[in-house]
Amino acid sequence: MGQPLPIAVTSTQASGTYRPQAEVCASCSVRQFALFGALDEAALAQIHYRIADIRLEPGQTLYSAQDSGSAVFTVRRGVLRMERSSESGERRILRLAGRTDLIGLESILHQTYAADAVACTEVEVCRIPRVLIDELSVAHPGLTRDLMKRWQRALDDADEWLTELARGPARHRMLRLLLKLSEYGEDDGRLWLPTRQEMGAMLDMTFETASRLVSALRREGVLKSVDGRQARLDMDALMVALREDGER
Amino acid sequence: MGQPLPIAVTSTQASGTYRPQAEVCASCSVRQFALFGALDEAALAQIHYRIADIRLEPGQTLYSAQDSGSAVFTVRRGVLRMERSSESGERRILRLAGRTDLIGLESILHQTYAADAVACTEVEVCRIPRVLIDELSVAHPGLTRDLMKRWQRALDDADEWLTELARGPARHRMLRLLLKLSEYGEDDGRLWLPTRQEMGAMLDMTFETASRLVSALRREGVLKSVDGRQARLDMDALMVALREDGER
DNA sequence: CGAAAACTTGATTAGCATCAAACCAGGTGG
DNA sequence: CCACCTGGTTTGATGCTAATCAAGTTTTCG
Repeated sequence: MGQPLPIAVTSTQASGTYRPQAEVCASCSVRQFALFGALDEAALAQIHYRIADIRLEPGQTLYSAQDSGSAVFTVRRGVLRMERSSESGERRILRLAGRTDLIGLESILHQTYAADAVACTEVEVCRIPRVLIDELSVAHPGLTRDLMKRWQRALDDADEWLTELARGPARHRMLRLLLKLSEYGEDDGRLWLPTRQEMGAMLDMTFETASRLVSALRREGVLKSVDGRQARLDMDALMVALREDGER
Repeated sequence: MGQPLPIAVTSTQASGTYRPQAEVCASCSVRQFALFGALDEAALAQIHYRIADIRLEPGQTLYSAQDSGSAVFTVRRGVLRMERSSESGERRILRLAGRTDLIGLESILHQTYAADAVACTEVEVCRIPRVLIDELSVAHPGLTRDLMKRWQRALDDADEWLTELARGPARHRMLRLLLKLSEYGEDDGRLWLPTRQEMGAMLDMTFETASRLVSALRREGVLKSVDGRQARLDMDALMVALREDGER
């Protein structure tokens, strides 16, 4: 498993639809949340041709840790996992990135990427070159503050992941994960479920334990109509379950 | 345990020595690593009177999560723990801050602090008001980039903590913690050891388990001359031990 | 000196990893 | 079309690891 398609990124330009990028940007569904939300139409018109949209299939790698990247990415659709290998070689998923998230910030500082970014679902992202950020930040001083807020948001996510998903009994971690996944769900209540392997890498447990827990929660009615990768979540039941195990 | 002294921060101005702040700044031992390393003497002369130095005893709180702080802090001496309560009320230590670290960055964005900052040892920090940062960043454009690097460093720390200290068997986590603590050790090889409670909150284990592991490592010679809160670390033995348990 | 806090150690139990087997879906090629 | 394979999933049996409960010891501090 992992990266069956080594040059996923460049291959994607081919798989995208060929609408003019101007139109894509103007109608972008995440623009008001995205980095350039603050820019006006005129400014946007100047830059859209330098922004590429990229499409990834599940399992494809957007970038790898240690790559000397020269772009940040706005996620327009789907979920990516940010993962990293420990010094002893075990993979660990650090956090997830979804719609409106901006990833690869470290490239702005001319640093190599700190983690792998791998698509968990079908994904669409916008590639924003570093040099474009550099140029824009001269004319639009508010941009640097926006960027700082992005960094802080990433840090908050990391802290939350550590406090909620990396401690306590396995069942409790799984319940917290489901709560987190509900943030990335479709509007119609359908929920993306990671593979059991991915769950294990997120929660530091074996995939067997993850599988057992998912099965148990399905029996309890917290998860409904599970078809492997997708499910429906009973929020009330979830909250009850979370309250019931009052911690170790 | 926790915060026996609720107004630790304000009480500290009294306990500081009363050297003129100009002198304190000019001779500051961490200046070349700190936020204002880039500023010249002249610029420094303009601002030092607005920087307070604060001294904390072990257990004192510098700031608490949700406080609407208006300052960042440079750590000049000692170690602080950044900690946070999970939604179910359990405390978890997210990371440590030591010499040259800059903490409380979120206050620059007019956000409340994201975690408690509590002194683990005797601590000396410089309090840098937010408004000072605002003013300086106009005259010194390089400052904002410095700040971004600080954010990225914090994020890297968080990711490393998650990959190295929050997964695998208890013994392995303890070994990794000792390795991390060696970064905060004195130059003479003496090492600060957290309380067993703190170790537990860092590594997500009970203090009994932490105690057993410390005892075992002392018997194995990885830790020497342990007197509760301080010890000496045999680096070679540590590296051997780390290599030996090749992960679960 | 006495009380409280931190630490250590032991006995028992619960929770999760490990090993192993079977099951299912989707794709491939005969 | 079906036999086959492969990768993900489920479930069971067993053993180890770390939590829990319980003393007992050392250190700290008033």
